[in-house]
Amino acid sequence: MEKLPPKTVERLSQYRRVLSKYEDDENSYIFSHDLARLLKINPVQVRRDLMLIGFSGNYRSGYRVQELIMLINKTLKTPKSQNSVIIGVGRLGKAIIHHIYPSNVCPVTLKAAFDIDPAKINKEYNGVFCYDVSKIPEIVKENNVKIAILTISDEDIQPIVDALIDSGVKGIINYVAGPLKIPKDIYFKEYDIRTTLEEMAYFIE
Amino acid sequence: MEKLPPKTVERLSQYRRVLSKYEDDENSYIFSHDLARLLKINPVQVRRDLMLIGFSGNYRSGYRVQELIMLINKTLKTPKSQNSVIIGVGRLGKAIIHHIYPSNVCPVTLKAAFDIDPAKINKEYNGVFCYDVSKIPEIVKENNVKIAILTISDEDIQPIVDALIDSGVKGIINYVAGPLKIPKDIYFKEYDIRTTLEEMAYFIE
DNA sequence: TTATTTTTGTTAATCAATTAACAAATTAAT
DNA sequence: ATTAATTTGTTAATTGATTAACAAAAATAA
Ligand SMILES: NC(=O)c1ccc[n+]([C@@H]2O[C@H](COP(=O)([O-])OP(=O)(O)OC[C@H]3O[C@@H](n4cnc5c(N)ncnc54)[C@H](O)[C@@H]3O)[C@@H](O)[C@H]2O)c1
Ligand SMILES: NC(=O)c1ccc[n+]([C@@H]2O[C@H](COP(=O)([O-])OP(=O)(O)OC[C@H]3O[C@@H](n4cnc5c(N)ncnc54)[C@H](O)[C@@H]3O)[C@@H](O)[C@H]2O)c1
Repeated sequence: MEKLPPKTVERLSQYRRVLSKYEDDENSYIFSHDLARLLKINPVQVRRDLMLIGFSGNYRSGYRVQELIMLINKTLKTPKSQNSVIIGVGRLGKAIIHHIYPSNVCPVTLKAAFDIDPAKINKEYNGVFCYDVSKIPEIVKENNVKIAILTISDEDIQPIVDALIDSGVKGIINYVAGPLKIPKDIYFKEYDIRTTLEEMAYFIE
Repeated sequence: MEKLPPKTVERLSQYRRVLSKYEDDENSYIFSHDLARLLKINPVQVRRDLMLIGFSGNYRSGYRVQELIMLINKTLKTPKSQNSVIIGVGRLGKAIIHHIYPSNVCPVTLKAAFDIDPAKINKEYNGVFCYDVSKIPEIVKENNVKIAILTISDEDIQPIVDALIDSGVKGIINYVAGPLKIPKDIYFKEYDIRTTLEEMAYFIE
């Protein structure tokens, strides 16, 4: 089956997230322009995305919310999704663990955390157990983990990344600055709020 | 002066950041393909971006690092850049304060933090003073703050956003989930790691 | 000198993403 | 009925971003 455009996949995840709060009544409907407003995008974008996943609305009353969520679930292969781990249980790591966990709409399961600090190891954070970094190969293989999140303070992340990839990880979300060699077949995303700040400073005049 | 494409501005910020570590020797040069590798992009992209800001390299030895940094500084109006504030000094807020502060390459200054919790108020976090949220109008106006970062646990962010905008904020980076009305002239960016996780889960097979 | 290599600078081509335009369907109002 | 109003579904057009292609420059080697 043909893969959807990345931006469409991103928005599907967002549609589902905002709609899950709308799903009070099992018969509720939403118009493309209302869904668009929730994401601050154009209604045509919404209709086009839903067209791409083959979802049909009602000419007069819009899209059936429950059905749409179910089709997004199916399209994004939820709930049988991927397992993930996080490396670095500091301020940012803990924030992310707490942010992901309570969400009944994030289908990616956080299976384990890793740290190098004995004070953090063998403790549970919001239901996620923290292991010593040396346990990465064992735990990652055992749980068929495919996604890793990097939130360590040490800038020398290469050894950790190598261990993760050797153990089968295919996707990495990195918040740590510093040079890094990544094979081309790894899905890699990096975010730095400083880039966003500087971009904003440039455009707000 | 014509504004640069947003993606180019993002990359300029990233070029500067990675180059500032390269700037040992005041006469060091870098090739477009080396700079490209650092950002995991195409060398043509680099040359095109530098062309857009009118930077010229040397046909045989590449681009002069120090000069390039200086031109990016000028292009992004550094150091006379914008002031920012952060609302919510929890796990994520503290992580961001620490992440921005030590950086001598992030020209956006964090002027103040705000929280609702008396235990956080009137303390300093990495040199950033935390005020009660009620002080937003006063502090924001006083410091000519144009950018705000939202990292509170409360999902009812509308009153805070309204206060910020009323006080002159033009750009907002939001990490808090929940519906929000924002005027069209505000530069607004929202990130949620759950979207990235779900997108990754879809594409890694 | 003359070819060879390497790298920049720039235009053209391609690819991706968004938005415009409008027909088709449906309902409500006249 | 007929008309008007609203909303979906889809194609076409536009805009934006990336990559390909290649000439020009400079250094090196033959
Ligand atoms: N990209 C962004 O927007 C952004 C925002 C905030 C923070 N950050 C970055 O995220 C990272 C974490 O920030 P923080 O505030 O949570 O730091 P922190 O010091 O609170 O936590 C870091 C954690 O990583 C652990 N650690 C360090 N080296 C390790 C290693 N080699 N192996 C395993 N664990 C290791 C430490 O023991 C600690 O628990 C930093 O690199 C910071 O710069 C990025
Ligand atoms: N987008 C992402 O990728 C991402 C990642 C992690 C966390 N988050 C979100 O960031 C937010 C903060 O997470 P955290 O782990 O730092 O939470 P936290 O509970 O550690 O900290 C929240 C802070 O906000 C303060 N606060 C709450 N309501 C406030 C209000 N009305 N005005 C001022 N201050 C207020 C609290 O006193 C506390 O200090 C949460 O909404 C969380 O879901 C988003």
